[in-house]
Amino acid sequence: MQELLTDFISKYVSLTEEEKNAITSLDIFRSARKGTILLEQGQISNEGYFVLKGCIRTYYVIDGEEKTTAFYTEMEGLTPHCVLDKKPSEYFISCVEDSIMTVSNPDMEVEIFEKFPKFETLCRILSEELLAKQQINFDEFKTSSPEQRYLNLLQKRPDLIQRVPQHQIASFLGITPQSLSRLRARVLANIKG
Amino acid sequence: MQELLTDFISKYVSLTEEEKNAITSLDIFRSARKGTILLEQGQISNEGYFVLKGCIRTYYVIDGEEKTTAFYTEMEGLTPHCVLDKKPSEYFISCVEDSIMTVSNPDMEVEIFEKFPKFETLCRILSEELLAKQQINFDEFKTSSPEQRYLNLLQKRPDLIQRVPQHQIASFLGITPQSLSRLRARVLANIKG
DNA sequence: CGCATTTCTTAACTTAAGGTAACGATTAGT
DNA sequence: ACTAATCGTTACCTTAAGTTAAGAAATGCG
Repeated sequence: MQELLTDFISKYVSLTEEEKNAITSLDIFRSARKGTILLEQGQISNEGYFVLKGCIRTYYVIDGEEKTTAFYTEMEGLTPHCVLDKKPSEYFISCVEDSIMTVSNPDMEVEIFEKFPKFETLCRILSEELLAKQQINFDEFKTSSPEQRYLNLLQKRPDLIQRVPQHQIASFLGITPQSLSRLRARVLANIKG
Repeated sequence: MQELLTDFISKYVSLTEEEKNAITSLDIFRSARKGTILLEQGQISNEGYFVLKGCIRTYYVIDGEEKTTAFYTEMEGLTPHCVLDKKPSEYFISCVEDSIMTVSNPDMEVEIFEKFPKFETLCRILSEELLAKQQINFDEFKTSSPEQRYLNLLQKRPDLIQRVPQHQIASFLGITPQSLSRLRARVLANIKG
């Protein structure tokens, strides 16, 4: 499992054996079963997650309804907003599947960054890249219809549609489950007809 | 103008006189008139921008129509995606108003980060915060209707609605200018009635 | 100042999404 | 294996957004 992580990191910065050991000695690996809630709305936490295997999601509960807004799968990570602003979380985080992830916190990071500045560079680069990608994602969302967004997701993340319940995909696409169901039927009919 | 920048930075990390001088000696300030195009679709650039005064926007041209997806005003910055992936830009960047900004590039950053690691920490923190904020923004977008999004914008960025043409606000809200116009009339009628 | 362009509004029509509800299908738990 | 809960589909009606088009208002420029 550690290897997955060090391999991923090696794509961005080269690691000495010492640095690899520093990582694996941190004891940051955690596994959690499908359905496990990692963070609750209203809760303050300082844990950041990086998914090695499996899938986690963030969701809000609005008028008693779950609204899933993001999925994180292999080699994707998130630092919940509440970790940064130290206020109660607006959203939940839970496991869509049995998952293995790393868990970090700001204190740990400071400590590591002091010993190995390289890791801070890594984190900066990852955040900057993610920010730019995220912006493009958002742009695409704004400039397309629900149907286009669904077709787009089919292309870019076909795995998600397989591994995640459809009503969670629906709110991820910004629509209701019923609309997604209809939309899918429409798309299918158009292909056939 | 330099003071605006150093004051902003000082909110995140404390700066020595030497560091302040390092910044101001970089000669990174640029001003541009309303309508100036800073980056064109298809162009490769390595400039990042940080707005000190004024407003810039990113937009796509889709089927001959401009789709504005983001605005950056005082103390907001962006690194275009093309800077990071070195591929032609998907979007344009232009000035909504006469603007003053700093212009940076990756080489400069590396140089500065080596001399003053503090600045790398600053950039990391800013990116991480921005990423989390951006995600919440996106979440709100997905979980609300166009009307809610408009009302939300009125609350959070009342200045934007004043300083930016309405058809640009419309695509920023993910709708057509006609829809925004109708929606506004509806909202107004509801307040009165 | 007046003409051209851009921007905003309005309206009529079309299309699709939201809301509600009912009913299978699938899944999970005992 | 059976029951309960969750999940997906379908249908009906309502509401609002997209489309197209026209014209009014504001802005920019010579």
